[in-house]
Amino acid sequence: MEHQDTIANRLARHGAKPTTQRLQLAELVFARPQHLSAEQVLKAARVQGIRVSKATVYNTLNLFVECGLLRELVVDRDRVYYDSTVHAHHHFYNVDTGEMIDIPAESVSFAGVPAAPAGTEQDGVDVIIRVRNRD
Amino acid sequence: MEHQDTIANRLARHGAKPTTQRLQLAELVFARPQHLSAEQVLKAARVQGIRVSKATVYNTLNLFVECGLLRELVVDRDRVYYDSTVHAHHHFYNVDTGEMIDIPAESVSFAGVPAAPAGTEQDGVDVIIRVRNRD
DNA sequence: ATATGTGCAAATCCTTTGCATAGAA
DNA sequence: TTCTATGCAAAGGATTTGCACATAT
Repeated sequence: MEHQDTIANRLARHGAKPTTQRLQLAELVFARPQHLSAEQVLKAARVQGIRVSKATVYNTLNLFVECGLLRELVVDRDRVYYDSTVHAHHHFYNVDTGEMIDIPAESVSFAGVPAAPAGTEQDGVDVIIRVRNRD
Repeated sequence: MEHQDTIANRLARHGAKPTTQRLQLAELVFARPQHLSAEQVLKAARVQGIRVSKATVYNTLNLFVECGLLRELVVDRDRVYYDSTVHAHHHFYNVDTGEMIDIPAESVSFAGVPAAPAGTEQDGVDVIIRVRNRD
C-alpha cells in the first residue's frame, strides 16, 4: 500500500508510531478527496469494522494535521472538518447543507492582495464561496 | 443617536423590540469596525456598566446576525467572532494570535471563479489570508 | 393587557484529558 | 523493558435552553 509507506514515514518524521489505528484511519481518510468531521470518521471506521475509540479518532486527526497530512477546515459553527486534500485549493461552502466542494487553486487568480501585516508572513490563502440552495 | 434609529428600524422589520440591552449592545458593537467574540462583548459591556446577562448577549448577537447587522466569522476553532462590518470585505487572520484585520473588498479582484454548483446561488465570497508571526 | 425579552442555572454538544491497560521498538 | 498509544469515562468550554420575572407597546 503506497499510502501506508508515505504515512508511516511522515509519522516517523514527527516521532509518532505507525500504529494499527493510525494506518487504518489513514486508509479510510485518504481513500479519496473528502471533507470529514471527527464524528463522521468515527462512524465510517465503525462501519468498516475498524476498532477505534472516539479519543483516538480525535488524537489521530490532530496528529495528521500536525504532520501536514490533513488540513483543518473551520467553517462550520458546530464542528471542525478535515480535508484530505492538503495542497492549496479553495471551496464552495453550502451554508444550508454544510457541504463543501473543492475548487482547484489553479482555476482562481487574484490581484491586489495586500502584503501581510508587519511582523507576519503569509501562511496561505483560503477562498470560501458561500452558496445557498435556490428555493 | 443616529445608530439607534437605524438599529430600532432594523429590529422592527424583523419583529424584534428595541430593548435597552439591545440598543446598548448595538452602541458598543457598532462603535467602530471590530471583530468580537460573545465573551468579549459581555466583558466590554460590563466594563461600560451595561447590565446584561451572558444569555442575552448571545441572543442579541444572533439576532443582529439575522437582521444583517453583524456578520458571523467562523474561523477560530474555539469561538465565533462577530464582525461589525457587514459590507463585503476580506480578512487577514493571524493563526498565532487569532487577530483579524480587514481587507477592503475593492482592493482584491478575482478571475476564474467557477459558477455556483447546480441548484445553488452564490451568497458571498470570503477570502481569508492566513498569516503567522515571523519568529 | 399581552406578547416579548431578560437573567439565571442547568443542559448540550464537540473536543480534550487523566489514568490504567495494551502495543510498538 | 520502556516509551508511546489506546480506550473509557469524566472534565472542559462555548453556546443554547427552560422557566420565572421584568419590560415594551
